[in-house]
Amino acid sequence: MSIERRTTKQKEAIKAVLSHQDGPLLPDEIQALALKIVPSIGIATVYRTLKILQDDNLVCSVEIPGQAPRYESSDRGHHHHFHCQKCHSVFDLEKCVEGLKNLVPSGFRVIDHEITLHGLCKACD
Amino acid sequence: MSIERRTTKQKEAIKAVLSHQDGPLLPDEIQALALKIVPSIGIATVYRTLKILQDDNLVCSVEIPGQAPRYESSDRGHHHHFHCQKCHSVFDLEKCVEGLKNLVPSGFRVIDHEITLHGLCKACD
DNA sequence: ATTGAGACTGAGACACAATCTCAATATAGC
DNA sequence: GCTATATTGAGATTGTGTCTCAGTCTCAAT
Ligand SMILES: [Mn+2]
Ligand SMILES: [Mn+2]
Ligand SMILES: [Zn+2]
Ligand SMILES: [Zn+2]
Repeated sequence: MSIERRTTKQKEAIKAVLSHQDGPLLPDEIQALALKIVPSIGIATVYRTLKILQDDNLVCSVEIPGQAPRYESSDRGHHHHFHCQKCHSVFDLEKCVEGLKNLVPSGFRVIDHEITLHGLCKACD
Repeated sequence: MSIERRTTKQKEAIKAVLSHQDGPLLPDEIQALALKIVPSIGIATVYRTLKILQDDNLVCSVEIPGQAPRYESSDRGHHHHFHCQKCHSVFDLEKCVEGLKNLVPSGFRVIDHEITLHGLCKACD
């Protein structure tokens, strides 16, 4: 069984920050925005809370190779990301693709997947 | 124009290690295997050389979220990976999927992509 | 074969993200 | 309010990767 969870101003602030955002954020960006809601929040608390929210499936991490992980609210549902190689913006993608299970040999069970597209965004192309 | 490149025992050892392997390796695994070929090779040289080989398109990095980047020879060609959530092995996948370009809005140019599947491998399921 | 410019090396210092420690604090059930 | 304990924040610590720099190695020119 999991440990007892308590409601804290810090955790609520982080959830509020992420729910108002439309792109994934870095931990220090989350800390900076949360500080506008709560008087103080340490970076260790940000990392701890993000891990808890991930365990509770309230937050997802978005990892672009070569860059630090970013975090976004999981109420956006399943989606993927486009990374601009020039301006390094990260965009949400709407759809998903079919046939991913066909990539795998028999005997392997696919539970999750992630897709990241790289290229040039509308502004940079 | 790019910088002049020289042939060194260390770089050749790393290339040899990666070409004989059938899965992506961590930097310290690469160092350990390279030490069987050359009398000494520092970890800084491993990182430096991997970066050079990536720039020269001889090596690709494989990044599983939450884990340190691994490296593999790019002579395996374009492919993707399956990550077992139990034993954390990483398997090469043969095929790719169609229709990735349809995921992006018009005006965006897709240059590259990566796909990682997560689940249970044949041995763990 | 010798030379020399400069690419390369390895050890250790350094930088950074992320985790751990622990005393102080806040929460929730009573 | 009181208590048990989950949570916090500052600082120490870890882990991964980069930087520095004096010494070495490579290779084209001689
Ligand atoms: Mn997103
Ligand atoms: Mn591979
Ligand atoms: Zn862009
Ligand atoms: Zn497995």
